[in-house]
Amino acid sequence: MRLATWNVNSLRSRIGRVEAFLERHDVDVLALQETKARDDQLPLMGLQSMGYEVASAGVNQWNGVAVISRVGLDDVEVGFPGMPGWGDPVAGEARAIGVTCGGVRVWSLYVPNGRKVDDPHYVYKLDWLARLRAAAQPWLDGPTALVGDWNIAPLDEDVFDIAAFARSTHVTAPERAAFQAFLDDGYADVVRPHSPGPGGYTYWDYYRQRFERNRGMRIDFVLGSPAFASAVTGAFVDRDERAGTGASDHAPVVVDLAD
DNA sequence: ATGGTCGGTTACCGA
Repeated sequence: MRLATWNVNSLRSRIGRVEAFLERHDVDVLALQETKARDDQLPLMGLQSMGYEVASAGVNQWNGVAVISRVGLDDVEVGFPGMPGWGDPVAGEARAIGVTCGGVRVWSLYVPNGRKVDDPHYVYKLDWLARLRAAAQPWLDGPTALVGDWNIAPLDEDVFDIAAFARSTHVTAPERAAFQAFLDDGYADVVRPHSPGPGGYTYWDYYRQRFERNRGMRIDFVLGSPAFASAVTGAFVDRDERAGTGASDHAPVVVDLAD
């Protein structure tokens, strides 16, 4: 099974690229973040004609998530227990959706950005991660993948210029500790070993030709439970998808699993 | 410290 995750930065504006990506890489399951579409705005026709089912959680123009699958799409759950606003999606948050595809529990996650370290959104981000960690501990027993845009660069080498991020979110000690906690619990970053260093960047800002100069960041991750991680046979970042006009500012991350 | 470029409930905000 081939699983991918991608912060698509608007599904409607990039549906052609999504369909081409699925076909180009023969992807079975694709988790999306920043769909920027409500559930009733999804461009489904082409995906369905390609044999995919879609589950989405989108209540506003910002933080929608979705999963596209052609190997089954069951047990759809919007948000995780304890998530801020859980059970009240109209409150404006739709950052997590869990589905079961091909025997794997996949969570598409869009971790809050945090904005600035002195912004209430930064506290909210840390709280959100703590609540996700608590919810995710029982999931370690099965084949589980926590995938998406974590908005954290865990290592200095995950940022093109760590000095430029001295007072920025994404690299602070509390954020990195929150990410590390998932690893300590038993989740594994299944992509880094296959694409180390700057070759594993997943995000490049739109301005200043950051992509052309590979001034990017590694902030999109696939964290696997032991059962998931042991089945991984390979992984890569589809950098080509970030090139050219009309690209998302994030590249897709692809993981292959043994049957 | 600022600005640059995107997308969308667009003449601003969030990323």
